[in-house]
Formats: sequence, C-alpha cells, structure tokens
Amino acid sequence: MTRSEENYIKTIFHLGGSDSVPIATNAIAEQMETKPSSVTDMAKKLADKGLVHYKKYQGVSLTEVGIKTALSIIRKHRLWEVFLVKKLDFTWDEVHEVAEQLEHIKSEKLIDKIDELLDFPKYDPHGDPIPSKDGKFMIRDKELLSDLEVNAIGVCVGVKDTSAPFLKFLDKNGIALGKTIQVLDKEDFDQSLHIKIDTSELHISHQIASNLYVKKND
Amino acid sequence: MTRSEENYIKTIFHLGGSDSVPIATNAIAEQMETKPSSVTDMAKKLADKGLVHYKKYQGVSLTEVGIKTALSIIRKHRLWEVFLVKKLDFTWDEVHEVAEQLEHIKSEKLIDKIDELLDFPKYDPHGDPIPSKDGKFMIRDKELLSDLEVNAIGVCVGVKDTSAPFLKFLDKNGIALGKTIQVLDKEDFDQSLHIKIDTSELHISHQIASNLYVKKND
DNA sequence: ATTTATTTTTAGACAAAACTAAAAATTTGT
DNA sequence: ACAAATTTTTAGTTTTGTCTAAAAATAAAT
Repeated sequence: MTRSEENYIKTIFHLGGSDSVPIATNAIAEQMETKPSSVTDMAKKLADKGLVHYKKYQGVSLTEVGIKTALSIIRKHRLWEVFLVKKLDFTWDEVHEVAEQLEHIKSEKLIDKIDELLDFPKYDPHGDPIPSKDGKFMIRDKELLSDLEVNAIGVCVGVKDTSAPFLKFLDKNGIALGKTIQVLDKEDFDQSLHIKIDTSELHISHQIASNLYVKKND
Repeated sequence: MTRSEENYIKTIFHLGGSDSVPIATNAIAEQMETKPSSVTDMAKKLADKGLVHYKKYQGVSLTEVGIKTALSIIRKHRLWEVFLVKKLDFTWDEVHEVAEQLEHIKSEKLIDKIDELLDFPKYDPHGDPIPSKDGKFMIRDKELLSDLEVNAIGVCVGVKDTSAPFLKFLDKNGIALGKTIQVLDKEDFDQSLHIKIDTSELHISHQIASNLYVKKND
C-alpha cells in the first residue's frame, strides 16, 4: 500500500463508504483537495486491488478488506495522537498534522508497543474511538450539545470539528473532554447557548454548540 | 525535501562526502542499491538546490547546508532508535528498519520532545553519537577490538556492522554496550581472538572482532 | 420530455524517481 | 602514449500520481 492509496481509503471511510453506500467521486475529490479525474484513476486502481467496489458513474465504497485497511490506518492515527498528547505534551490542536504522517509508518510491532505503552486507550484526544487490533471499537452514545434541552447536564466526550482554531477556542474557554456542561438557556433568535462549565458561565454560538459532543446525565 | 533526496544526502554523508572529499557516483549507487544513472540525475537536482557540490565526472560532496541537513536526519534516526529500545523494548537489531521510516517525519517539535523524553541521549543503541540540535556531536575515542594487544582490557562502546545477524550473534554471546572485554590471546593463523567477557571466555573470529568498537582502559 | 446543468470519465501531458542502453569521459595497463 | 577497461553521463522509457481539457453519462429543470 502506498501512502496515497492509504489516504484515499481513509477518506472514503470517513465519508461513510464503509456501509456499501457509494461515495461520489466529487465528494472524495473535494475532501482530499484534489481533482475528480485523479479520484477516478485511483478508484480503478483500488478496485483492481480489491479494496473498493467501483462501477463507473456509481461512486466508490469499501470492500471488507478495504474497511479492515481503513480501520488499521485510523487505529494508528488515533494511537499516535494519544501518544503525542500523553507522552510528549502536545495539545489537542497540534496532533492531527503529525499523526497524518505517523499513521503511514509500516511496523506492526511499533503500533502494538505504542498501544501497550499508552495502556490500550479506547479514545483519542478528540474523543473518537480507537479501533482495536481486530478492527472493533466502541461507539460511545453521545449527542451534540446543541441538541440538549434547557437545564440538561452532560459531560463533554468529543468534538466534531477537530480544526486547530476550534480546539484553541475551546482551550481558551476552559472546555475540555471530561468537563461537565449545563445548558442554562437557549436564545430562540440565533440558537446560541448560555452554559455553565465548572463554576463559570459562558455564552456560545450555535456553531460552537453543534460541534461539541456530550454524554447526557440522566 | 523529498524522502528520496533525504536518503541521498544521508548516504553521501555516511560515505564521507562531508569533508569536501567527493564521493563517486558508483559508490553512492552501490550503497543505495540503485543505478549510477539515477545517482547522476539526483546529483544534478541536489546541486541545483544547493545541497551538494557536483562537477561532471568528479563526484559529489555535501555543501554546508547539505551537511546540516544530513546531521538533522541522522539525529532523528538515532533518537528514534533510542526511543524504540528504551521506551518500546525493541532489541538493537530491530530498530534500524523502523527508524529509516521515522527519520523522515517532518516536525521539529516532535523530535525535540522525543529528545527530551529520552533525557537527551548522547549515543544510539549501537554506540553511534547523536548530533545535537545545532549539529554538534561527540566523537568518542574508540578502537576496533581486533586492534587491541593481548591482555588489554576495554569497554564495548559500539559496533561497526549494524546488521541484524551480527547484532543477534552478539546478543547470543552476551556481548552488549558497556560490557568489559579482555583480550586473552590472539591466534596468529587467522587473527581470531580468545576474549573474556564478564566471567565467561569466548573464541571469536577476526570478522567479529573487527566490527566491535571498544574504549581501552589505560 | 427535451433541454440544460452537473458530474464523471477519458485522453493526453507532466513531474518525480527510477530504469536500460548507448555514448562520452576518465582511468588503467602495458 | 595509446589502447583497453572502467566509470559516468546522456537519451529515451516506465511507473505513480497528479493535472487540464474535452467527451460522455447522469441528474435537474422548465
């Protein structure tokens, strides 16, 4: 597997191509910041290798082997992210870029040892689940903060947007995984939220709230 | 810098091209298991980028910038080797292959943090010095075990050959960095050595002895 | 249901990094 | 010093992954 092939497989997985729902050429091209014609070329190659299903004009979806491959890459990516945060004091907005490189290192032993060193973590620094060696992972039940009703309380368990600007905003406002958040009030006008986090109160836009996952206390 | 460019720079450095002694196209090709014509192509490209001095038919040597680049790659390679051994329990015969990949990861912060995590090691698992961030490193005075006179005592400080078979042989015979070795006798016929290591005695060929570095006790 | 718009694919080209085969320069040997 | 051997370079291909421009298929719209 070349680096490029791995990146296509990963992108198709993230776009939902694991459920035999075919993903459009254009969608893949946009996500990867490349041209649709390049995607077509790669789709053919990956189909030849048995990693994707591909019918002309019908989009691309992952085969069983393709899904296994995608999970293996995602496992590596997320384990490296945990390593960077836990062992090297990276912040959660710094890890993605470096993990994009580290995920392509070819050594079964290396990633298993990293897993062990970290004591087999189940979630990465953004709250996303880490597939196990055999490709299984726990999908934690969670909902968007923006979907909570007024007065509901939840624990922050993940972020949808993992971009550095968003994560830095969260840091600046004391929002981190594990924090308890209560919805104090919702503005009808713009869906913005008044929330309580620890002891302090905060007013956040719908944009922010709809990119934060919480696990509701019931 | 592409991966391939980095590999050429590193090879030229290892062949001695840092002392403005030009290295022959053929020598580089042989070392890299590629063809001389490929080396010529790359020599031109690296010269254009100001990393090497190159005159047709005269071989290749590193510029100041080229040397700095080489030291940076070697620093990464050796730090990763230490990491693999100290933190992930790799053996010294397993590290090279993986470090060859890890050395190309592009992140200043990553390698500095790894350096810090390891407490700024000065030597890699084979006894080779690790260049500092500013490209300086300690060349330890050492000599080949095969050059010691009978009865001399030295501490094992490095290996010349770093191939897995050689390193495994050493492991099997209890030879490791830091061990004290005494030359008990030399066979005139084949230059083989009788040595004492810890409490046990051992008979090793000249081949072995000429790939082991020791620091003499005087 | 045709026309229009969009999406996708083909065809041809390009850059990087490798290769082969042949030509040119250098080195070696007598 | 000159022929022979070796080394190095050139020229032309190949592969991988990308691109542009044009053609073909599908989807949308009146």
